[in-house]
Amino acid sequence: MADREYPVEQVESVPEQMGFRIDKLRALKENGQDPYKITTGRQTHHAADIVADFKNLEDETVSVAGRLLARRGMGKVSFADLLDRSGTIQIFSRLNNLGDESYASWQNLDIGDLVEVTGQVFRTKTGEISIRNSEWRLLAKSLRPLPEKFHGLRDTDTRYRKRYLDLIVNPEVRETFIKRSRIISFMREELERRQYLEVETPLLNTIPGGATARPFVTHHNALNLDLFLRIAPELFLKRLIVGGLERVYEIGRNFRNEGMSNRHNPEFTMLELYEAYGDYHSMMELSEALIAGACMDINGTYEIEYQGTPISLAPPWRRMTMVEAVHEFAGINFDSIANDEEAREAARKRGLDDVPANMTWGEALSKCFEEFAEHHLIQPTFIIDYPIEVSPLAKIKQGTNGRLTERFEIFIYGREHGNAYSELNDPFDQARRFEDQKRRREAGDEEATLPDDDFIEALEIGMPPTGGLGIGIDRVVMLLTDQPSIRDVLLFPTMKPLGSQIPENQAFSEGEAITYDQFTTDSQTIDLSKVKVEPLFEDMVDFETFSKSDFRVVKVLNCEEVPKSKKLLKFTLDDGSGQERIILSGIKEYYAAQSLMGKTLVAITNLPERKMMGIPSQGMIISSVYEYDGEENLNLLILDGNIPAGAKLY
RNA sequence: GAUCCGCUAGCUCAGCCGGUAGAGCACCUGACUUUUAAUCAGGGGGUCUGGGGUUCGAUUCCCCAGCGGAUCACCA
Repeated sequence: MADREYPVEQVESVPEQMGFRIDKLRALKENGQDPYKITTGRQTHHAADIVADFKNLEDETVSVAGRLLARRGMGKVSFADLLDRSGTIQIFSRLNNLGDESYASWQNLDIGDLVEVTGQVFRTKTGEISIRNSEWRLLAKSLRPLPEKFHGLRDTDTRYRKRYLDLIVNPEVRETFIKRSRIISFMREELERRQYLEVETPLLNTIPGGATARPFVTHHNALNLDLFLRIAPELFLKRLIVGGLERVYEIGRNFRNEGMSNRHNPEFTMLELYEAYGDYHSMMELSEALIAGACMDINGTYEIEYQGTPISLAPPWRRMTMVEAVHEFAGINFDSIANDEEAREAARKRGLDDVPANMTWGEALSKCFEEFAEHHLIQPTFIIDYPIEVSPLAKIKQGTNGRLTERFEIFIYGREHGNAYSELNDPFDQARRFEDQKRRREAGDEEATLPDDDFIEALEIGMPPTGGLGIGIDRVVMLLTDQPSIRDVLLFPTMKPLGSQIPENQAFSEGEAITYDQFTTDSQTIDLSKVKVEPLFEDMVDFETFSKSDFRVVKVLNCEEVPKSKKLLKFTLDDGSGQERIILSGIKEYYAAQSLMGKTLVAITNLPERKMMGIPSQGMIISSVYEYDGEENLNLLILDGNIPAGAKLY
């Protein structure tokens, strides 16, 4: 990597504060004290442990390592707060203890620097447990100022995009993610206790199934095959039940190509589990054990507050049929409604706007529930017995004339947190329901699932009666950590790229999502009969002339479009010399700038400098060119990434 | 996708009726040997998100765009 003057390109925007820090770093390096050469840090204790165990640690010598967060100078003594993974501890430094030189360099540190400090544990005059600095080392320099210490980092956009800053300056954020990890661990432990087997099923699906949602599409080059990111692991996990594993679960990411909100991220984490010989009743008990148990584990109580609303997660939770819920909150008794027409009439009378003429009893019930009941369900409630129309994978509940299924959803704070069924294991019925989905898809419903014949075949082998449960982990974490948005419980929520980072090849407009992968695959399957190459040159070049051409392997450090130019891409290259090399190349119609980042290419480096669009170009990048079906085709020579920059070509 | 709101120094925010910008923290210089958002004195730092328009003059008014947030719709 080139020895750049400044570590980042936007240095112009913060010349002052970064400049001071870079100067300090340079002085250290010149003094033979390059902090980046240090390979370890000594941590005998962590900040929080020292505070917690002060009785035993008083006057003991400890070593801590972490980031300086605040400094309070008093002249010949100073105080600093050091942050490690456990929290902060105060460092007390005194000229008398450190000596002139060491104290002066300590005073020269900046907020954000990473240091190791060794000293005795003691309590200051004002009572704060501290470490008396007797020896210290700078472990890494921080070149950029941290966000403000008192208000922290508030701007949500920056918090999500630069989570490392958020984690440094907003301690409660670290707390939330530690709790998130703990919640997931707890659920694993609980399922382990119940002899569940953790399994992993494919994220790349040929048929996206198990839920109704629009999938993401991607492409496999070697197989020349479109694949979908999974929308749910359900159909795979049930195959494992058929296979006799009896109790399986998977905690993993699902991908749904739908809207985003404070409760929806395109990729989200689900716990999905299946228990042979169980049903939705056993799933209710398990739901309580998992969610209330996790709450007790991290909060030490079942009584929590979510966004100011008290919620009691103490089991057992209320169980209520959907019919009962609609009766209670909407005043309509669907039990006494005999047919679809009456159901539509009742819904209309109650004030439901969108009542299509073909709406069924079940659809009307479900709609009334969503409209009038759902938001009342603040305390944890199992809503059970869903209409068959909205439950394509659940068993029919006996004694309901085939209108209801054995299904429940968990509602807390008016939001759905989980979904469970007595799983449908009748292959004939399942095949019929797939057919139904197919019809809906042909009618334009993009969310309708594709028929999965192999899954039907698995059911034909025989699946035991099974209870299945899905829990939205992100929502549970939101609830248990009192976070208002799903983005607050995802370390790196999906964000739109900022303007300058949007790759050109993202032609993902409606309907025609051509991925870059497809683009390159297409160019691999060329019809050789349509290829025409230029005749070989007849004129010879003598070896001496040829050997003066300096062909070098270069790495693409950056590649961007030249503004206002139709053809030019601007490459910033590492040619192994330590100096960056700028080369402009007219290949924009063949390659997207973003797709070439990091690639290993060939360039001729000893051509006279030439200005293009006012930018001097220092050489040429080598491509192969041929005619294909009357059109010129071009491929960059892209080499194995293991060839180092600067390697000479003979 | 729709509606509303926001974007000003590294960070958190002021900036009125249009007259080329302020505070606190952070940073730099100095003082200070037990501070707690240390204190005190002095100093530097801005493409007011971008592009148009109105105007003698736009951070301010208007339009368009970008990004973010909230609400709605869909979903978990």
